[in-house]
Amino acid sequence: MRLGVSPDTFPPRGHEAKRLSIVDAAAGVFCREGFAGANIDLIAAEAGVSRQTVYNHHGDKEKLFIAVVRDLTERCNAGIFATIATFPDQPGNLEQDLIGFAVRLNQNCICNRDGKFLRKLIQTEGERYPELFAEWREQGPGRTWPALAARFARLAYGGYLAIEDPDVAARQFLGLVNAELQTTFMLGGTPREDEVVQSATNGVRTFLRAFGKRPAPAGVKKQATLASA
Amino acid sequence: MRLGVSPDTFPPRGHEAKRLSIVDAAAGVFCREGFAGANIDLIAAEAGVSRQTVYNHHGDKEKLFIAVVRDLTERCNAGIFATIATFPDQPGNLEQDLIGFAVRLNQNCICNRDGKFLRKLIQTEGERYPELFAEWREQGPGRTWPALAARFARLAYGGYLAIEDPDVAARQFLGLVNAELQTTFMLGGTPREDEVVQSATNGVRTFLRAFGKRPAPAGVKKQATLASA
DNA sequence: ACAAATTTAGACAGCCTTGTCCAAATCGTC
DNA sequence: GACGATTTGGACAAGGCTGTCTAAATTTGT
Repeated sequence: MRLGVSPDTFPPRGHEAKRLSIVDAAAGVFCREGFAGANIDLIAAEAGVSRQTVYNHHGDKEKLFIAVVRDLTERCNAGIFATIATFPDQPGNLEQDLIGFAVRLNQNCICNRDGKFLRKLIQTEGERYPELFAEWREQGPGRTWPALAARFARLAYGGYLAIEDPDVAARQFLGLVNAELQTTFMLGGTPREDEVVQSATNGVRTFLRAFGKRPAPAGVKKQATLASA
Repeated sequence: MRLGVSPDTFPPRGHEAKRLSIVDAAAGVFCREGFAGANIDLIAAEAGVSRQTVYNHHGDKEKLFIAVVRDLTERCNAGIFATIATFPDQPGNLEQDLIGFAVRLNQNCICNRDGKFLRKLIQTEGERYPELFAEWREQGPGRTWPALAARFARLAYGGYLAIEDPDVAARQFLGLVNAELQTTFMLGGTPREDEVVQSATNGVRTFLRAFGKRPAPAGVKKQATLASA
């Protein structure tokens, strides 16, 4: 094991800074080692903090774990909603716009540090903390998926897509644009950017083969940009 | 011969039977508790065997873990290949046949005990044993995905599908038919049969909207059933 | 039924981990 | 510079786990 704490050696200044540093370090260690294998001494070392400080801030290991999951869920959700806000409601080039959106979603929410950690914690410890992860499920997929579905519904209403069930379309969209990244995700790896772009491109093309309409939507006049929210 | 293995309380008879029983019990415990949290005493108890016998058979915890992964990989692969052998090469009703195939694949290989366990072990411990899981990757996805792609290529060659890249199509097929099961898989759950059927049905419909051709393939005469393997 | 191989239960050492306690050092703020 | 709050590091008890060892019991093959 590397006890030579290279990256986080500078003692964080301030009370709140220490708290954050602890939660951050704990996220990494819990992910690498699992809850049972995680070592409070190691977390303290990686946080640049003494063990006692960890206990001062979080009480015990389980409370620390819960704080980590809450934190990650919150940050990931924020990222996902921010990215959904960039969904192409009035696309210029629908294919390019959807590909760009899919790539942003992957890079900013799924492949980044928080996304990777949260995913792994859910996979590894989800069964042990039913209520905690039920909460994640409600706050996470339970809110983001409908939000995404609403965007697809809007595209359909605007005549850009021919979909019957926006919820199904949203889930299939995600399934398609991630189709080529599954093995990498499984093993906890981070796909290279070109792999993300490749998978998104292939996924969006197939999505549009299934649900796309001709470029000029029939019977629906392009309205002036009134509502944008 | 009472093989009454209901909860796992009856001591298994015979040398090989014990070995299998140990690996089986270990799979369950490793999955529930993770490698670090897994307890040899508990594994022995669930296998209906004394702790010393576990050590006699497998040496130490890490060797036992490796044996578990090897075992699961082997059994899962066998199941996947057996299921791929039921792929509809000469479909009567393409949609129904593909849905049936997707459901079989899910029920026999992904949602069953072995599949669930192997998936979880890869997710949780994959990073800790790079060579072991590299082996899985070669033996698993590295062999099954091309096999599935070959079946899609055959359907395309037979005029049933319009796909350019069979490998991409195979991955997207899997992504689509599992699109609605992702959250359940994440949390380690087992989807109900009707959920599997639902997801497969929606997935196959979208797949065929993207890649399907008219029911009567043009320019390709239906040949007598010669090769079926 | 007998001999060899295997299994069992229990004890045991060695190690690691969590969580607590405390006195000294440090920090932040006035 | 001084004071209160926070942090530090080290010691510590209690408990858990792995892996080994033993002698007795059991199973297996013949």
